Amino acid sequence: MAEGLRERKKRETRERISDIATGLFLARGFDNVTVAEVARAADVSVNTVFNYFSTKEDLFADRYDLVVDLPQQVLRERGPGEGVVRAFRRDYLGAIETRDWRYGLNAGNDAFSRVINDSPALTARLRDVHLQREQGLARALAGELGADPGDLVPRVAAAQILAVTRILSERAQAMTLAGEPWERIGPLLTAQAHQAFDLLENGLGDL
Amino acid sequence: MAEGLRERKKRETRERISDIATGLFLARGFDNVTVAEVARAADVSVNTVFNYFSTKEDLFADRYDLVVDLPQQVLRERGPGEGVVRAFRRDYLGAIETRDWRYGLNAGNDAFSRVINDSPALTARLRDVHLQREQGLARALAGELGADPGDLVPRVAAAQILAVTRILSERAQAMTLAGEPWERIGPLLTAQAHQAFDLLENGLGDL
DNA sequence: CACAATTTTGGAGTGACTGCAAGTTGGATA
DNA sequence: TATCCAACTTGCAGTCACTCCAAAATTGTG
Repeated sequence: MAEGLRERKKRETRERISDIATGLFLARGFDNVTVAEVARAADVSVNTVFNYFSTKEDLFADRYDLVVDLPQQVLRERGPGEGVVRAFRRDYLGAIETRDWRYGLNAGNDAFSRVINDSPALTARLRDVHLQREQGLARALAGELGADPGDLVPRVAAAQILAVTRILSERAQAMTLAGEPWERIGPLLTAQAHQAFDLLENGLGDL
Repeated sequence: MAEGLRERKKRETRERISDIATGLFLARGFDNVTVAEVARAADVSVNTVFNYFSTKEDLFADRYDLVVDLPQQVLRERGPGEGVVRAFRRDYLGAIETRDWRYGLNAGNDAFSRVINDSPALTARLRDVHLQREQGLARALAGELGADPGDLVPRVAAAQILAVTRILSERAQAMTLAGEPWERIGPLLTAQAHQAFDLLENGLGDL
């Protein structure tokens, strides 16, 4: 049997809680919704909520593992002979075209980002996710390059690559919040992405 | 008059609370000390503690503004004609020699780092400080380079420079926690610092 | 059907933090 | 010096995230 009744119910309950919580947060803001309210809306006890999610933030972060793994995917799926930085440049440019949500944040203006932005707890969480991303990418890079354990090249490279994507997304979000329409943001972001990745490839030597 | 009785008392109270709190945290760990205990030990009410410090973490972070400003100092005080990355390399190598505490953390093994390390709240705080550092350095760099507002070169450069120092300090701490004596860490860290700063200067182009 | 394992629940804490109203104290003014 | 205002401190009551525990309720098994 693939999944007994017990397991199915657990999964359903978990999803119901997470969905309802996310809905409430989107509607009214993370800090304006109590766990008790989520529990009531999901028709379970507060204790049950904490049985499934160990913190309130986890209620909103249910798919962050995907985000954490993203850079490793880019690395893994790059073309044969394609350089690492090249791959990230290509992927990021593609993400701009498709307004992909996975890079740090989506277009910036939507409800999701707003919820995160005005909750200190959630932004802290986001920084945490970013660190995990760095460390994950560093491990993957180390494997890819056959580096010694203890070699800090992969670690530094991971940090610098993700610093670029992080800052680009930060910019995109700032522009969106400033009211710029996406038609203006897109091209500008593309130009800045090229600039940033150039910097990444060539180094800061001549500063 | 430079400072009335009122102001002096305020300053004294603030310092007393902070000192006593830090002492308690060092002795027993951040999470094992309640604000109520700090208040009692400092002979004030809990409310007074929160009058001076808006969160419990602030009780332990009383001089983080220094840490935030550090990179800007390095930038400001670099020699005439000295490149930006050069200056940071020099400063960091010097910091290794003197086991300077300002770079992220001190040698790693002391009570301070341990307190931070086993408190999630404090490590989150530290990440926050690092972000502020980045943003501060980015501003300073933008001024120094006469960059347009909106130019992302200073922002990226700041992130990459501080990524290097952050990772080096992270390494130092990891080695210390692994029981390595400083005599072994120092030289290794110096070598790794050169490697990392070389990477920073020359870019990741050939990855 | 009964028994065991797992989940759910209620209830009673703890601890950070807030808001308010009532003291208390320092300093300026009459 | 007496007085009064503003700032500071305190106690109290409350909110909310989160924990621990023991008593139901539910589900899978023999």
